Amino acid sequence: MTPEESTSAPAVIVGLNAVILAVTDEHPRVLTVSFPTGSPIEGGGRIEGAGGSAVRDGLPTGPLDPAGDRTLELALRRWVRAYAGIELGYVEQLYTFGDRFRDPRERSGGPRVISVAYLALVRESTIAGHLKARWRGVYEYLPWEDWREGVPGVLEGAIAPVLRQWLRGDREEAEDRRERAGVTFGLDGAPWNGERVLERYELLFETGLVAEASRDAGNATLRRAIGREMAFDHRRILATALGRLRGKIRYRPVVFELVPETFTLLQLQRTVEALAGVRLHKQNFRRLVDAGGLVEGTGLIEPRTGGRPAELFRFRREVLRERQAPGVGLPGAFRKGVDSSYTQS
Amino acid sequence: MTPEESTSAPAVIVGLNAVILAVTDEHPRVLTVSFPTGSPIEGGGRIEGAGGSAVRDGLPTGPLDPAGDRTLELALRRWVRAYAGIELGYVEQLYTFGDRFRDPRERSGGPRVISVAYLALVRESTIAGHLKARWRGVYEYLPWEDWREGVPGVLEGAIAPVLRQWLRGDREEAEDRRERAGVTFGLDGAPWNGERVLERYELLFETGLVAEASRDAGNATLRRAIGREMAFDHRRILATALGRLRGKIRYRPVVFELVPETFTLLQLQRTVEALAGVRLHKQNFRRLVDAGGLVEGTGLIEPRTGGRPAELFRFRREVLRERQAPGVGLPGAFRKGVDSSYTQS
DNA sequence: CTCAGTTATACTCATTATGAGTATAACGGG
DNA sequence: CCCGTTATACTCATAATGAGTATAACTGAG
Repeated sequence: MTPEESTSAPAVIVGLNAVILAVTDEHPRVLTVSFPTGSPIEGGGRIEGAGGSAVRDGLPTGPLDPAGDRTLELALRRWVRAYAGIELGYVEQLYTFGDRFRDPRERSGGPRVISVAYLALVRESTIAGHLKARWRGVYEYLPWEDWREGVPGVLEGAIAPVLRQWLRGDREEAEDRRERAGVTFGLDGAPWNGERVLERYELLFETGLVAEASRDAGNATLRRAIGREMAFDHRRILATALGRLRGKIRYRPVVFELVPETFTLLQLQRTVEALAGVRLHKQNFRRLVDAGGLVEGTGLIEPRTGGRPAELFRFRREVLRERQAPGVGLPGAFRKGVDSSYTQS
Repeated sequence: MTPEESTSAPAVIVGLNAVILAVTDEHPRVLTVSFPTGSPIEGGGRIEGAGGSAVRDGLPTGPLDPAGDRTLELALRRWVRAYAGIELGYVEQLYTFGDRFRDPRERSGGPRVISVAYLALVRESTIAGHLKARWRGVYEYLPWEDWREGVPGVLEGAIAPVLRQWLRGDREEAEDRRERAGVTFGLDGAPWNGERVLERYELLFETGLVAEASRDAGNATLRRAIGREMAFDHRRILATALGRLRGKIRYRPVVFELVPETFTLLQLQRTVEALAGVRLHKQNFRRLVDAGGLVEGTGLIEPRTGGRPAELFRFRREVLRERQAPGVGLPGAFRKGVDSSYTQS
């Protein structure tokens, strides 16, 4: 009854998934590879990339060498270095995905596949197309998460109507569904919480609004395929990563993993906005990071701003010792939560 | 190079670990089982408990049934129900531990053991000794984490001196070490951050201040065994759990998983204090949860308080829809961090 | 019955953080 | 030299936090 006993265990395979993120041109990007969609063998996608005709995007996936790799994280760094030529900096374990049939070949007798997913952040400059791996916009996959230009069209147009119908669909669970829709999507005047990315994706999955839902036999029929599809459960993993990063940015100085050594404050702000998916108040952002001790001026000037030249700043490491939770404080730190009125029905 | 390919994989075993926490008598408790320490086969501890002579505490550990269990979490719930008779309520995945040799039998050819650890919270009332499982105080294992009665003696007495020596031990890394000691233990006037439980445990491990350090061949000699030892890397898992819970309590109403349906505000406060390891300001705590909409009065009175009778409150679910991050806000929410002057050398 | 000890609960006040502006500076391009 | 654009310095109202003061309502000792 313990792993220490069951030496003659059934087939389980442990894999590693990497969500490698960068921000370029004010867009968050994720490193993807292509997986052939040939059935019944669905997967196969190696990091070297596409094979046959129909392909599907997916996350780089690698093995654990049980005999060689000292730790899971080192295993990840090893094969990302070997196959994508990227030396990862910031790496953090995300979540372990182990649902049955997450690899469709399990249905036809394949082994159970457990995947330990990691989040890695790389700098703009590291972005160099390599082999068959390709950078893609995170919001291509999760378009309802980008509020920088206002309420995402797909939210009002496609998601909200279906959710409202779903609310009324079940008499008994009506209250639970109302609460869930409110909390995750801010329906009915509840606040939109940028961090609940995973919960939103899962609700869309359940209500048949993402293509992945139709691949799962038992699930409701597909109403609409919102956002770009991914192989396996990789979009779920991506959603987990974005949600985690949005949360972390508030209380840990992780943004600095994504910008160059020195940067203007607007560059930094745009990077945060890209991840958070919302626009920030410029003067307050400056006050937060400058007076808050997160950055320090270098005295150097970046002249090509399109307007008045800006000072270049750098991350101030000492803040780690000075403050408990140094982060950039997204809107909503006020307890009362903003009113997202897009759904006031 | 992907899990999808390596069907003929080497031996990897996936286990599940449960950190089951409750708070009784104002002390956080963890459910433990006994593992025999017989070498060279170190482990073996089943949930039914102790075997031979020398035993070591550990966390309940169970298997994943690759063919039967639909999800990892359901697998966990299943065997905790089956072997400990506890029906888990709140469950959350913690972290996946996969370092080589975390099961010492790997050194003698045993399979690589990957453990997915979960955090579960149960109510006071659920605590009923069952089989050989036993509740133990969390701070027996991590005594430096409890600041409710002031600075823990072991910090000033045993830890700080060794850390100061460690600081000076290496010329080249001096600055890194200073930063690390400051951030994790609040040395030299840096603030103490209650959430960095894991980082503290790992620093103690590296400096040879916990018994587990001496079990690892390559590590420094044991200077002192602070806190109660655990089997395998279970104390590291426990530290992960406490740190995660302390963080979560700030922005999610998880405390309510640990108290009865109705409770007095002091009961609630003591529960939070037990987890956070610090004392809170009573009037402000009341304001936070009451005016903050986290709780609502029931009108009922609890007469046996030892003083004036208190009103019984209940969790107010609606807060989930109203606020973005409903939590109890531990001290240090102020950005400037408190000054922990215990180490002003 | 009174008083000390204990817990509950209502308020006050200073400080800090946040959200939203106003005002001015400094560049490039017509 | 005027305009659009970005940078940067301040102001102001409101909310959240930290630390008290002041009462209220019980128990038990004497």
